[in-house]
Amino acid sequence: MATVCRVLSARGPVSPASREKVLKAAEILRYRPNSVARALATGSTRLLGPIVPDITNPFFPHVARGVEDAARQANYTVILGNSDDDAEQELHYVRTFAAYPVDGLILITSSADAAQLRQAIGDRPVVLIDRVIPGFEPWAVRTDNEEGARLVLRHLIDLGHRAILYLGGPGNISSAQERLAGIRAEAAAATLAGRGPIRVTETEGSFSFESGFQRTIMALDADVPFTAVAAANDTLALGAIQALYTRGLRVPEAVSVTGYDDITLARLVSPPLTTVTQPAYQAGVIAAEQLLARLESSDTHECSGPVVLKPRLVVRGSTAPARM
Amino acid sequence: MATVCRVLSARGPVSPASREKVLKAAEILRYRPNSVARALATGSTRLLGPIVPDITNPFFPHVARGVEDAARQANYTVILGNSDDDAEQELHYVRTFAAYPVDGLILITSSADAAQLRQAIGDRPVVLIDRVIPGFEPWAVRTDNEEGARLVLRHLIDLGHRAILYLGGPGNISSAQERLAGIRAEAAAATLAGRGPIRVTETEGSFSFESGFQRTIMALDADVPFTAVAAANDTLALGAIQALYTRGLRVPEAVSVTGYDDITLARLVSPPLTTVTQPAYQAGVIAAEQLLARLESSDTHECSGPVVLKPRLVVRGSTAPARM
DNA sequence: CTGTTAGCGCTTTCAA
DNA sequence: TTGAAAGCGCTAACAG
Repeated sequence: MATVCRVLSARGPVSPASREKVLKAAEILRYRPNSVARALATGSTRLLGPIVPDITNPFFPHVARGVEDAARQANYTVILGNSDDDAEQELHYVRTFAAYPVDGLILITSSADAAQLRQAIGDRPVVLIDRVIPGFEPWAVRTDNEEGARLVLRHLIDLGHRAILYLGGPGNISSAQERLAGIRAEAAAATLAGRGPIRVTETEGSFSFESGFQRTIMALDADVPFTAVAAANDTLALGAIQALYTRGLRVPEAVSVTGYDDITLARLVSPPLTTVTQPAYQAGVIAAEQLLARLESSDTHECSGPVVLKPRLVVRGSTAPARM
Repeated sequence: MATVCRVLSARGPVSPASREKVLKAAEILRYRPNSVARALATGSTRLLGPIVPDITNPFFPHVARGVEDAARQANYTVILGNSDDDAEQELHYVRTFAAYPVDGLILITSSADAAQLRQAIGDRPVVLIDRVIPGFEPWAVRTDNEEGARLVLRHLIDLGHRAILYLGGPGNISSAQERLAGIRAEAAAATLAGRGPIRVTETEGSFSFESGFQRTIMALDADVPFTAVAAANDTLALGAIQALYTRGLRVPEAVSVTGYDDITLARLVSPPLTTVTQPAYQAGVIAAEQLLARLESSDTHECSGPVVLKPRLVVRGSTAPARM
């Protein structure tokens, strides 16, 4: 019995002879060790539990793939949870996963209640991706949203745009806040550099196509002046393009449009979207690797703070010089 | 100990007094039963293991969501596997999940080797979605691909198109074969009904944007006559539209284009794509429900054969009457 | 190098 | 209605 265990987990000393015998018998019996029993005995399930806001949103599957690939490398399996961007449901998943228990959690959180989350998680290690919560631990992988937003606005300003409609994300999500901060910072910087005045009309709302469409229509109806639309994500930008088309405004000839995220779709629409690439897959990989490192090394393994990934501007056909 | 178990699993007789006491203690101690230990004792993990070809492909996440939602309803948790459309990797996941063991498997399979798959699965119940394997059990949820293709071609014929370029999928995938069969059947039927002759130029290739683009360009260069392009999926259709644009042909004024799948993107591009809706989410729900029904009922529960879902034509802006 | 033994944390008879 | 006790299938410490 113990020898079988030693052979199959490749641990401890076994004579070649008995190894052979065990392997042969296992082959004949089609024996597969029961992972549940193993987990109970070892105290480790070798399960990682990433929880994402919405798997049908084109951005998150890439993160999930990153997590999955890194996990499989280390012989871990992944249980994926969908929070629907709902704090309640996220909590449900966190509790389910923590009860299993999974060895570690990876969260793209929709919650703002650090205490409640902390309690549900218990003492299991966790790494946050992208969205951070004040008062929560430093284990996190982020992209520099402020820098990404600045890149976009700088690009538009370089093209001569001075009046810009900004389609922001939900005010309570940290990444949306950071992008807005980036827009403001870059506008201020350009003004200081004598390239101003830059006039940015800010709007706020959900990250959806419909929201982008409606806000653009409303801005047009209100005669808000703009020669470019900067959106806080690609889906919003696509909504804006659709709205502009229905009003007979061509992109990029009449109005330039930029997105954020570089979803697959961004390069396929016409005109292809100028946007910011987020290393989504890589973020998943890094988060999983951080988690695994923490699991493998028994020492407390201090964290040096969040890893910050650099965004990159991708210029495509949806932006053009402003008509003077 | 036993009483605690009875209270927390709401099973067996417990006096209100001890129930209270247990609940209160559990609250104070923040006690959460360990699912692994429970699984070992009961022999059921309450885990369902769907395996999909690629989570980053816009179609499959909807199926996964369906599975997940149905599973959660019944208090099951879902472990998602990604096969990368690779039979080897699919087998790896099947084995991992079977060893856990998950209570049941849901497969959108990329394998063609029924025997090998059967062996890896063992005696765990399984339901196939969409793609079927000859010689494999009848538990399956499918969409009627032949009917869907016929709907598309009938629509084009109704609009007066008689020369059509067909962009087919890979010849070895069952769904692609069925769609091609539908196209042929409908063309034959229309000819018989005196609406012919219908001239369909068939091409075959991968399901990608690039493939759609290239095959359309090649057809144009070869002076293949057509007033409409019918594609075996939406991504191909988008490639075709792109190709037509680069040659100065407007859609739908000069050439009509149809897709298949109704991915989110289909309604967002301009012109919005005429395509066939696949009830992806629903397929996931049904598959999970079939599986759960089989798990809950202990009797062998005979299967009446695959469930076949009906596709639906969605007419949008990418098709218009043929110029005579 | 190998076998014996005592759990892992829960469920489930069975007797009280 | 409750508690005692025997596993579920594996691992890990220990003695041989």
